[in-house]
Amino acid sequence: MATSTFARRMHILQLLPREPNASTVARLHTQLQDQGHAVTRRTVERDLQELSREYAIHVTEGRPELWSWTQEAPNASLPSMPPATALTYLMVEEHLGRLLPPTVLEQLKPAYGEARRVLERHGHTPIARWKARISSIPNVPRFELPKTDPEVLRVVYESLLREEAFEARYRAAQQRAAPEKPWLVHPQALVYRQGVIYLVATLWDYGDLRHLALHRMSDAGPCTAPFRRASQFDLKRYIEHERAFEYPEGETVNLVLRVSEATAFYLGETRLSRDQVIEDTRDPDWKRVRACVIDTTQLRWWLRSLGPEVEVVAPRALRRAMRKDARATAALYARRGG
Amino acid sequence: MATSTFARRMHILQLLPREPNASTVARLHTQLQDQGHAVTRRTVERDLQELSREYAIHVTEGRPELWSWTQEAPNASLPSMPPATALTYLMVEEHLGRLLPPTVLEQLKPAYGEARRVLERHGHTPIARWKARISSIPNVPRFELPKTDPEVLRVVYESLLREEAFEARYRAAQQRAAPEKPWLVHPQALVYRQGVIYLVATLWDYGDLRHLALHRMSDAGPCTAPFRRASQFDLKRYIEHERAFEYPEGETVNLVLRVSEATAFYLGETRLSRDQVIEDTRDPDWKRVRACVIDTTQLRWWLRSLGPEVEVVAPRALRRAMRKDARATAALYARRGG
DNA sequence: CACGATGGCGACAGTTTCTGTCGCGTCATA
DNA sequence: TATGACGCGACAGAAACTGTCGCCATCGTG
Repeated sequence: MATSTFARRMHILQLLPREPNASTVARLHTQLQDQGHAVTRRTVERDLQELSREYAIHVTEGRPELWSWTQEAPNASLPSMPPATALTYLMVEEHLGRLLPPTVLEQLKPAYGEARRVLERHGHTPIARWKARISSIPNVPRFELPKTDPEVLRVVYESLLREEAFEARYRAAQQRAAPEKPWLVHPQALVYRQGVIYLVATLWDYGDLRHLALHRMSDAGPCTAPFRRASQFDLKRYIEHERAFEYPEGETVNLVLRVSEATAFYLGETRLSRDQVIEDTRDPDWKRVRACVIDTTQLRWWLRSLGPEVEVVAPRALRRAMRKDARATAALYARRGG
Repeated sequence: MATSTFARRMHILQLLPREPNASTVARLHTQLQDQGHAVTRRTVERDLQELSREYAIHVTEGRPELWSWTQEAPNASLPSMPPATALTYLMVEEHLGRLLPPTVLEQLKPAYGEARRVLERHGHTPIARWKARISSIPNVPRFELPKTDPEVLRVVYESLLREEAFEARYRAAQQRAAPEKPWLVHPQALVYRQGVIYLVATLWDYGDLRHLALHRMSDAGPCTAPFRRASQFDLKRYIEHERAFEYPEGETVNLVLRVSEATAFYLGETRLSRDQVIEDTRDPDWKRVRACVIDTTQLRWWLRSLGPEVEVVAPRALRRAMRKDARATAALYARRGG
C-alpha cells in the first residue's frame, strides 16, 4: 500500500480530470482509500489546496466544490519523453495533419504540446526552427476534411465506451437539413476511412447495421433507453468479408508486375511483401517484380495511381481488370478532344 | 520558485530519463537548483532513494551512480488522458501501423500503452474487445516497411537535435553491402515519405545536399568533427520549389472533373477544397465537380488511382497529361494479349 | 420556511518527516 | 598510492503533516 504523502498527492493529480470534467473531495477521498491511502477527508482537502498553489488546478464556487485541472494545464508525462521521441511526435503530427479531421487532431494536442515543450527546452531551439527541419510527404492531395461537432464526437465516444445508447439527429447524404426527429442509436464500432469517421450502429430495435458519418450528425445527447448490442458482431470480419465498406479482402495472389526503373527503385525501398523479388528484363528500362500479396481494393488503387509506370503481368484476372480500367479511362478522353 | 518537497520530487521524476539513458545525482542536483530548488545534494540523494521505493526507478552499481526509470516503468501523463482520447489513440495507432516503420512506431508505444491502460481500467473492458471495435481503412496496400536499425535512428535523431556531425556507413541503392569507409554526415533535416525516412544532409566538406534513407544506414556513431550547417537551407522551399523529392508544387488551378456518382458522393464528404461545387450533368450517372486546388504530384496520383471514375475536364494542361497517361497505360496492355 | 445534513475551513497539538551538517569509508582516476 | 568525488549513516533542530473538534455557510427536503 502506498501511504506516503508524496504518493498520495501524486495519485490525486492522476485522479483529477481535466476541466470539462471535474471531481469532488468526497469522490477523490473514497478513490484514494480504495488505493490504500488511509487518511481523513480533511487531509485530502488540504492536499488539493496545497496542490492548487503549484499546479493549474481550478475549483468551482458551488457547494460540493468541483476540482479539475484547468483547460490550459500543460500535459506532462512520466517519465518525460526523450527529445528523440519528441521529434517523432512532431513528424507524426505533421503527417496526421492531412489525414485526421481537425476535431480528432484536437484530442491529440496535449501530447504534441509536450513534444514541443521538450524540444524547446532541449538546447533552447525555437520550435519554429524544428518545424522547418521536419517534413512529411503524404500520398494524398490536400483534402478539406469534414468538420465534426466536438460535442457529437464526445457523446459518440462516451456512449461507445459506456456501452450506452444515445440520441442524435442525422442528415442523410443527399439532404440539406437534418430531420426533426432524433434517432435512437446503439453504437457498435468506429471505422476511420479517408478522413471520415463512421459509427457502425443499430437504430431503435432494428437489427441491421448502419454506417453513420460523424460529421453528418448533430444534437447528440444521452438517453435512457437500454443499450442493444448487435449479436455476433465482429468488425474485422464485417469489413473484410462482408464488404461492408466496399473494401473486400481478396485472395492471396502471386503478383507479377512490369515496372519502370524509378518504380522498381521505390519498390526496393518499400517492398510489397517480404518475399518480393526484383528482376531485370531484356529491356533495361523495365524491371520485373514478383510478390505474394493480398488482392485488395487498396492494391488496385495503388496500381492505377502509378499509371503507365506499371503493367500487371499476373495474375490473369487482375491483369484483365487493370486492362479494362486503362481502356475505359483512355476511352473517356477519346470521347471528345482536349 | 517552486520550493516544496512535493514539487521538488515531482521535478526529479520529470528529470529522470528512461533506462537507456540515465542521470547522476550531481546532474540532477544542479538541474534542480536551476529550477529554484535550493537544497543540498544530500537531500536529492535521499529523494531518489525514497522515490525508488515507490516507483520503477533503477540505479547502477558504479561509482557515480546512474539513476533512471526502468524500461518497464509504465508511462503516465498528467492530467491523465480521458477515455475518449484513449479511443482516439487506439484508432491512430491502428492507422499508423501501416504507415510508419516499426522502429518509429516503437517510440510512440509508451503513449499507446497508457491509452490501453486507461481503456482497460474504464469499465474493465478488455483491450481485445476494444481493438475489435475500432478499425482504420487506409488507402495504401500493405507494404513491407523497411526496417531501420534502432541505433541508427537514435544517433541520427540525437545528432540532428544537438546539431552535431556523425559517422555512418551507407549502402547505396544498388549495392548489396555498405562500403568499408564510413561517411561524415552533417544532418540538416528529416523527410518522411511513404514509410521511408530520409535524412537530408551534407557530407564532409561538400556543400551539396544528399538524401540518405535511414534503413540503408548502419554503424552510426558520434564523431568529433565540427558540424557544418547548410547555408540558406529551407526545407519547405527545398521540397516544393526545388523539386528535391520530385514532389513539386504546381500552380493553383481551377480543376473541373467529370466524375461517377459514387466518386461524387465521396467528394461530397471529403472535399477537394473549401470552394468545391458539385453539379449535375445531362447524364444522370455523372456529376461535374469544380474546385480550386494546387496542382501537385499527389493530385495526379489521386486522379489516376480513380481510373475510369474520373475525367479531367480542365485545366487543359492537366487534361492532356492525364489523357497521355491513360493512353500510355492502355498501350502497355495492348502490347500483347492478356 | 425550517430543519437537518453536508461540506468547507480555521485552530490546535502531537507526531512525523524533512533537511543541513558532519564525518567516515569506498571507489575511480591520475 | 594519493587525491578527490561520491554515497551514506547519524543527529538535532526546523518544518510539515495529520486527526480532531467546532463553527458556519449552503443545499436539499419536507
